[in-house]
Amino acid sequence: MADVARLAGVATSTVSRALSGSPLVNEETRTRILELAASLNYTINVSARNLRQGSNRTIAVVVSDYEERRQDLSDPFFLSMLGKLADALTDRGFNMLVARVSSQHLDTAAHYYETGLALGVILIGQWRHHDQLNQLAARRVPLVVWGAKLDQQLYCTVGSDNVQGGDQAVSHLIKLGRRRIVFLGDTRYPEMEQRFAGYRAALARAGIEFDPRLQIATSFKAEDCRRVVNRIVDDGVAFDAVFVVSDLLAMTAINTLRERGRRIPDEVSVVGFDDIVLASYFHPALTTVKQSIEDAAPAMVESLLAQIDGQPAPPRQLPTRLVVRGSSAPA
Amino acid sequence: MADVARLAGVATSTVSRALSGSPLVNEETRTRILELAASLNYTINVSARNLRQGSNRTIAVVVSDYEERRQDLSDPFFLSMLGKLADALTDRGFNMLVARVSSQHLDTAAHYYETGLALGVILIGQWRHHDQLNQLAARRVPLVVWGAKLDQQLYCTVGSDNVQGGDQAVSHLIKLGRRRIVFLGDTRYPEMEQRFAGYRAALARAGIEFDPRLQIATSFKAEDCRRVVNRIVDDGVAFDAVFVVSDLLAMTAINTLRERGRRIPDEVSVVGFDDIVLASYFHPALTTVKQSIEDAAPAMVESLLAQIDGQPAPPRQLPTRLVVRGSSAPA
DNA sequence: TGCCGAATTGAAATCGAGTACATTGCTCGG
DNA sequence: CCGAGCAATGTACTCGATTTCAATTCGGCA
Repeated sequence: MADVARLAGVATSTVSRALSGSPLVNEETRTRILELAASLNYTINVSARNLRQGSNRTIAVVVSDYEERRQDLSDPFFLSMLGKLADALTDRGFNMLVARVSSQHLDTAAHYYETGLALGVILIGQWRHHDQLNQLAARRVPLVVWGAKLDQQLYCTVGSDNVQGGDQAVSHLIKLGRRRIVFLGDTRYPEMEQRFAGYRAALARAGIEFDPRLQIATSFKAEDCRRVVNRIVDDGVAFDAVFVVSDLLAMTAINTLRERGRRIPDEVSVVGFDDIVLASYFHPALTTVKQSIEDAAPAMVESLLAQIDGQPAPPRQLPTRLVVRGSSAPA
Repeated sequence: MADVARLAGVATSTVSRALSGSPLVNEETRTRILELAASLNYTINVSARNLRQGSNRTIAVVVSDYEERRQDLSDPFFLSMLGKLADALTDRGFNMLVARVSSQHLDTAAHYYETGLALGVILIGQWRHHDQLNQLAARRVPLVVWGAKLDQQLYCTVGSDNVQGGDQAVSHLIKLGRRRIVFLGDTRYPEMEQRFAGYRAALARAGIEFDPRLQIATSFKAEDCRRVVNRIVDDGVAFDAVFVVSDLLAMTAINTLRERGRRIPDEVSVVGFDDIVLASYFHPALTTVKQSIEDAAPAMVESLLAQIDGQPAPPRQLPTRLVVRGSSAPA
């Protein structure tokens, strides 16, 4: 900047003003400075500006592992979310910093804010970290979490209306004439628990009694899912539909059931959750409850920016939508 | 930092040294300062440190759109790459900045380096931007591009050995007794062209004459793929196998062929490229050429860090591996 | 006793921009 | 003709850390 100033025959303050579009500089000198800066290939130093202004234009997006061990960042739904967040942040002129944090040390996410690296944090992966997240919020870190709205929650969440989603899925299956509907998923996670609540609500409305043998727990690992699906088949429990809490698990469930000779969707109809890109590519194409990440990403960004501006940011629940494809059909 | 210094009864220079682990400070005062800093919840300001040190710990990962129009960041292969890069960079203590750039203005990627925001740039999406990428490299931006090694290339690429990959896929099909093998993909892109070269090489080695009617161009859009596959069926061109340049397109091709009554893999065997996560979930599970992003991400990071250190970074080609699954079988 | 060097610590300059305040030169009204 | 007022620019301080160089203390040894 000093070079530009010298060559333009002005002080650095004038260059600074010219580049930042201040109305204080003469139009003539401004254009002269801008041209000179362009020809010198000059760009301002972001660290210096951030230091002086005490703020910046970057948002940290943090993905948290869901169990003790370190996982790869490979979940298609989360990765799509990352993509949409990149778009939403870029549109608003923000940079996106991406990091993974281990579940034990969620508080390292605060780091990105407290060191001034980022203005705020968007956290993907609520899992069972409710208490840790509350602590983060208590440290006054601008924070938005993708996940379920819970009681006694100090942090802002944006998430799908999971109860509604579960209800939509199961109501759809009931309308198709299904009565023995398996719930497949781990209700220890708040989002899954809410989807289960929707499942129960839909059953209740239809006057179908809940059979606990149809509630099957599984982790997010394909092999676990395979195992429990095989077991329920082995046990001879009768069922004519499955509602699975994620598309990836739904695909594993379908593949496993098919190996055991069950025809999809005739004998067993399956509904997933998420609507990842590949749900429509699958054969049979997956009926699923769509979580609209197109809407979610901008919503999360808005809520975070509001917090950064000192405004309140209440939790938000976005509507889900049932997408009917080939994996569900009348009995 | 001034506060910590005052409360500890030392100068800021001592605090700075203590926090950065300099051997110049007394062990006693160091622990006192560290404890004080921890109790005050003090963290250093990254902008200030970056400014003073003239460097930082962040790398920009830039995804470029492949045509004129703005696309979503939704390609599963690229998204997985993003995830692996996040892991690789985090492991080395770097922050990852993610951005999308339009294909017309690839040079905005240089921005991240020139403003001091990042130490270097990893670019995903070589497409047909060869010239623009050369210009970027000419601006002395530390740069690694995921893609094909080309002639007259000033920038460093890391990519799969696409010729080998194409050869593996087609040799596999030939070994299964297939003779009329369709090549499905757009050879205007360097990577695809190299895969096509592998296809030709495998045919030649087996003494099978190349039939131009079996080379089918398609964009990356599912509807285009559907259209050309339908056309080749309509045209009555005989074929007993398809080699597709990406898994996503391969899935669309399989679905389309199935709709037209062709049985997979008996009548038509299909081999894809990439080995995205969902290839193994698909039905029939997709035989494909695996691009090892587990190896690729660290390789790209290494090459970039080498450049930043002023060392040469030659292009690298990583081996591919054929993964045989259900979509290919003997004739 | 006095000097040297090692171990610590402090003072002050520095990184590159932004900005409050001072300064300059002009215009214009009285 | 003079001073108020405005436009444009320059001077110098600031952001928060790092780092160079100087200063202090202390033990050891001649």
